[in-house]
Amino acid sequence: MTEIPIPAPTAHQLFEKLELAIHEHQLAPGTKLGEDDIGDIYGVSRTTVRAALQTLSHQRLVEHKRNRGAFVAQPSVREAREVFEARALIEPRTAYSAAERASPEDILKLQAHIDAEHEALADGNHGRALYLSGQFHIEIAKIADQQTIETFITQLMSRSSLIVALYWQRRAAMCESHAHDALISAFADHDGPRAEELMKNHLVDLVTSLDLRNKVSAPLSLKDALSR
Amino acid sequence: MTEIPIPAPTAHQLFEKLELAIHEHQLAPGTKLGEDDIGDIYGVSRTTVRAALQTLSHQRLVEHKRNRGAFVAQPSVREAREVFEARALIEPRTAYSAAERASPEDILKLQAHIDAEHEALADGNHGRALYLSGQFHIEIAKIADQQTIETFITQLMSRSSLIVALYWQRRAAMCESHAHDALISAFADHDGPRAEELMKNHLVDLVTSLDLRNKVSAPLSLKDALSR
DNA sequence: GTGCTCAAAATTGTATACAACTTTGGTTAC
DNA sequence: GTAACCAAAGTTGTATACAATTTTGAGCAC
Repeated sequence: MTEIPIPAPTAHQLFEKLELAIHEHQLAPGTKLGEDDIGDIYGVSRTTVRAALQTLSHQRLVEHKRNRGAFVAQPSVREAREVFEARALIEPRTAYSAAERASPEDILKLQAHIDAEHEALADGNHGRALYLSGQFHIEIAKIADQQTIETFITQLMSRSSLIVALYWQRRAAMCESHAHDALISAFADHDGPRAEELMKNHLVDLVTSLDLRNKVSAPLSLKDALSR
Repeated sequence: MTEIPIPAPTAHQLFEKLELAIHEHQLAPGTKLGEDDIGDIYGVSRTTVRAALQTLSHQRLVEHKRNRGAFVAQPSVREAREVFEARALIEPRTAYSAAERASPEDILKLQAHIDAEHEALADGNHGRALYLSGQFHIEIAKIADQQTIETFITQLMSRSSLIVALYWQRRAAMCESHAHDALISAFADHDGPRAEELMKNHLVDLVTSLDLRNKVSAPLSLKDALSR
């Protein structure tokens, strides 16, 4: 059997791999991300790993503990509340703008997102379904054509993904909701006020489905988590 | 004359130096930030410079042009509009919360900020006055006790600083306004609605004092800008 | 068994070296 | 005079090396 050399990922590609692994809950909050360990797994030097980890750290997906190393971030209960308060402040208005601007192509794109989400669910890939449902919110910001707001929402979705991993007790609940379908309908009607209200309620539903008392995370070792 | 060796800055210290230099308009938008140049000036290696530039890049204070190098960011007119739209979405509500929560110590802190701002103005240090007036907005987010929102506002202030450098035709105008004094008064009265309204108007005033038609920047060379 | 000491291991931060890729400017052919 | 081409310089991205700091753990005293 001939070994086909896998090209080493660039720093940015490594960042994207790790980001996705965190978003899809392959890497649980609290998992240690040793620079040497990651370098060995992906065949890159610590320089490359450090660049990727720094980017993840800026996005607050990983936390650096002084002289202990990098870990997948574990948002506190307080941070969890703040993230959803911020989303409640920003996203309804964004949905309003998106509803006013949405083109037929935009609607189709959103629908495709939902379809992919359902497909992942059918495959039992809950992590991916969760990731896609987050992307749905980012797509809305794109439709609103507000790049600055979009970067904020992207950051909030990243944090939300970690929060869900830590505090979500009943994972099935979210995906069963048809809040996203209702939003699409409002977009199709260009009904800004309705989209705003739907988004507001959707976020309230999300918060109330969290249990901010208990953490339910179970950090795995790095290589166990990445070898699937 | 004995040379006293200046300790080389750490990557994070270098980042802070450059961040401040940009915020205070020592480094104009468009200034090229060569890795070797900065390394020579501060006596550090490219590794350290790259780490600092990556952080600045993530904050969108610098832009990396492919194989051309790093430059102090030049927000486009579109970005300028978006930044102030985002501020209009976030800051009034934050001011409302801050007014409800402000303690007497908070008020004193804000007052001290304004005093320092006036002092800088009296010294003719417009760059520093502008920086301090930005910090005032961040202090409000701190009082509102919303760390997530605070990071967003911090990012928006960074961008605003660049926008002011590029599009502000009459620099004196802002600093003469007493909008910040009025806000403090509303905070002292714990008058949330008034604070929200004042902030809203303050932001409108800021936008209208911009001239989004012309860029008024004049990038200097790096070492000229930093040797003052 | 508990607590202290010290050495070994681990980890970070930074410097240096090097290869690949662009851009640039000058030279040459036409 | 113009266009193509090639070489040189500049720049980036990554690997490796090394010093400094901190954690860890084993051994020992009590």
